[in-house]
Amino acid sequence: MDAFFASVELLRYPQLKDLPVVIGGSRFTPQQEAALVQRWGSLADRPLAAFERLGGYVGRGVITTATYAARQFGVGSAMGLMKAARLCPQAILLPIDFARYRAYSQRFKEAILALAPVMEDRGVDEVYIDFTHAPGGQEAGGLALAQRLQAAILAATGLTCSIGVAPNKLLAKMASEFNKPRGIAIVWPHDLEAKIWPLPCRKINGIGPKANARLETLGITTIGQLAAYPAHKLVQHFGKATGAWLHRAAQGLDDRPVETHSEPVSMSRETTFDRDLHAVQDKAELGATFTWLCERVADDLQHAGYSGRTVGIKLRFSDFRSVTREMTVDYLLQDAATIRRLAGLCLRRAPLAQRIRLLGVRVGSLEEGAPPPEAAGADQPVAALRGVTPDLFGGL
DNA sequence: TCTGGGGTCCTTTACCTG
DNA sequence: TCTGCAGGTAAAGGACCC
Repeated sequence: MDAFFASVELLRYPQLKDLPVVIGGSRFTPQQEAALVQRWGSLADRPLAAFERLGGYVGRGVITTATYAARQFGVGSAMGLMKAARLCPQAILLPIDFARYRAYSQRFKEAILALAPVMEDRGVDEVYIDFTHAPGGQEAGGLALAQRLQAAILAATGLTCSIGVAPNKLLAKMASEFNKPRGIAIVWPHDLEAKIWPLPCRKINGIGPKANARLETLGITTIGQLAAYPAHKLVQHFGKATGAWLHRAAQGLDDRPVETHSEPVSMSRETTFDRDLHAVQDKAELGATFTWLCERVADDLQHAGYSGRTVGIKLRFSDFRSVTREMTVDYLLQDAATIRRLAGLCLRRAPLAQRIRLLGVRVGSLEEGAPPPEAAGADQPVAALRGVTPDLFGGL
């Protein structure tokens, strides 16, 4: 036994557990928020009854999470709020409060690090931990340490979590689901046949709806069936890398180490408009948002201390199809003006006949640190193209 | 009737070069 | 000069996760 996986459910709001509550949608607009703060002092002080009912909701958000009382009506994560409003109009809609989740997340991780320092960050509410050298990590198959962790997390956050302990990350992640929301599950290598193979393939972290559908066409629905399927046929259907990975995953094999450190690869900002915008008729609004997104990405880069050499854009159209365009330059950048200029060039190569639902800006090929000073004026690849056509969305 | 935002990673395709 | 091929790389798309 040398790895284990812990998961904390996003803000459980213990006092809400019997009420149909969904959390999601976009944050309030600054104006709405200002009005509410004026009325209640702070959003956190607002009585529950004062929050919106989901019924009649008009907007484009999706549900981030829902209480079990709300799930009984068929609403759940990733569902559109409009649809949820029809299924459960009486549900209470709470806005997302990222600042608060981040604060809890930090306390959660600090509590773990104090007991088990080899930890991999997997987002706000999940981590992998290497039990090998942590005190108590080998006692009773890891049970001793798992119990200590749960107690420490509860003390630090008031939140419960479920923990899976297994020989590797793949199995530990599956084990963590066995006793939700607050249990501990230990999976031994010899448990593979009895506990893992009967599960649907979807339970493997990395098999999503598409891969699952393709497996089903091969008559494979459980992990056991996947394990029994000839490896060379999986390679035929899914390619060399994926085929081999599927085969190994079904045998419960995974040798990825717990990564305690990771460097960001890209930073991006994107936004979905309240209504689909037209490149010509809504040029002003698009241009302003485009520039704003570039400024946000530049801010993010500067605050995190990174610069990059690839700039890209993303468009999603009214029919939900999306396209991306990107370009790589031979110098590092992190300022809004350069990002805006390069993103504008990408935009020229994108089709703009259809109405636009979403606009995004991304900077990739990141390196730590600010660009060297002489790079500030480095715009050779851009200079050649500058002035060819007026920039789309204006505002250059 | 719909489908957020911020990421990572993999596969496919297009293009360049020898 | 044309064609085929192989390898490398950048761009585009898409699957997946939290």
